[in-house]
Amino acid sequence: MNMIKKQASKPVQQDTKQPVHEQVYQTLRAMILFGELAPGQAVTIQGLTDSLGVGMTPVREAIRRLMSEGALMFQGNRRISVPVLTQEDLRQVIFVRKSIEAELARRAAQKMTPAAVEALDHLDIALDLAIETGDVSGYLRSNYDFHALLYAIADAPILTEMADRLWLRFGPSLRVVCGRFGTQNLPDRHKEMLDALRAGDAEGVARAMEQDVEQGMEQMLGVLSENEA
Amino acid sequence: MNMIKKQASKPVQQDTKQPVHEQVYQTLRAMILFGELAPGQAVTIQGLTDSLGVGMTPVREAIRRLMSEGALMFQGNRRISVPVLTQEDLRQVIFVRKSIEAELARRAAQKMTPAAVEALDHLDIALDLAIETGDVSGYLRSNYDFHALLYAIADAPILTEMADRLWLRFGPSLRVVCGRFGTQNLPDRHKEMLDALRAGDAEGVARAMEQDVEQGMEQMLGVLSENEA
DNA sequence: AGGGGCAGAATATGATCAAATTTTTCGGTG
DNA sequence: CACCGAAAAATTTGATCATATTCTGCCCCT
Repeated sequence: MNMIKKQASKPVQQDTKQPVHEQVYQTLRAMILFGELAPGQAVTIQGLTDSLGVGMTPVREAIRRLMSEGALMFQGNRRISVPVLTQEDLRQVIFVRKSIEAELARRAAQKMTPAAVEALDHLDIALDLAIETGDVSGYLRSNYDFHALLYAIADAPILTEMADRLWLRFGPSLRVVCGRFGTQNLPDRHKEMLDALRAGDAEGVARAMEQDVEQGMEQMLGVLSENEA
Repeated sequence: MNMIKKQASKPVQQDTKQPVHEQVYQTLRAMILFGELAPGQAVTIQGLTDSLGVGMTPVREAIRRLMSEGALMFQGNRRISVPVLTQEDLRQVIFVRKSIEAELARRAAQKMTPAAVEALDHLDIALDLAIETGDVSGYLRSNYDFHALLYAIADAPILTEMADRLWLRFGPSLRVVCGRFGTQNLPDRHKEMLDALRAGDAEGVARAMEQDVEQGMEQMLGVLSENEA
């Protein structure tokens, strides 16, 4: 029964113009995406109001939103927790992710600029560094940032939102996988993607992305199958 | 002090076990899906608390949830409204919908039972009736029900949730299209689907679904192009 | 072991404050 | 004298919180 315990040391009070419920949402989202909340971990509204030092209304709104996105799950009796991804769940995620991310990559390729390639390259370098130093948290962040930038370039809000939502679903489990096996064994196809981008080969980018997704996700599947067995 | 009675024009039914915010969500969802709210129409939190006769917290939660699903949109400074789908938006919806619904149909085909085919058949008959009688609302409902039952049979929660979300996006515009051109011109591929289901031809079902989606969506695209031009 | 009470957490409401939009008013100008 | 526009007041709406109420699970007592 491990609940979040953080003293009021984290007053969300960052920026004036952003609503509190938005700040709470962003905070929780990052915690889920980058592994501060493990699969199966329970959260309580009151716990969050206490630890974040805000009223319960904003917390409720943020939690509803995250539940709607599949990042949190309502476990029957008023209990809310981070969902535990089953193999079957992950297979569904893989299917959609391959389809959507490939399309996003394709669109991004068509709108690519030299500056954007440069920026992606920088993110990929940061990612490689995180892998080498075994910085799991940095790896998760950089990897997400790489994809997120590609989404932004693709300029397809609906596709991007759906892709982002999928990250929230497998994020916590990805963290677990990295924690168990380190970052070394998670190769990516970013280099191929960048090459294809520079060559203006949209289909090549899409293919590289599909392989990138497939590779990473299948690896997760493997780990999940161990745990479920 | 407060002797002004609330005048609930549409009181939410006290269906015992369901939380109020859930009831509000379902109510609004249906209103959006089946065309009681038009694209571009604005909603206010206070207006809803008054008309539904509930407090504002549940309304807020329901609205956040719907905004997160793309069914409502935050229009800059304090206005929340049903989004107006652009052609570009719809193209993105089409892409994902073809992919996801085809997969759902494929999975449903593999889990199909005679009873389920029967149920689908009934829904399709109701749909045909709605088309013949020009019952737009009934058409929208039956069409959705047909797909929703297929989702349920497919037993793939994550895919189903994504598909459902897409309905919320194009639902209001679909209503507008039907309102302008009647139900006659909206043919579907449900008969082909049912035939393929009876034949146990999963790929055939998937193909029929993809065509069904494509056909309906392209028709919407055509109407949107008129309106945007 | 089973039932009843107790603690706590979640739901829902109303109140309060702030921001924004709308309305009203007033002054200047054609 | 009518009209336009700007500024200020008023109303509306949204955000947040504190509080009451209900439901759940747990613990203790018989």
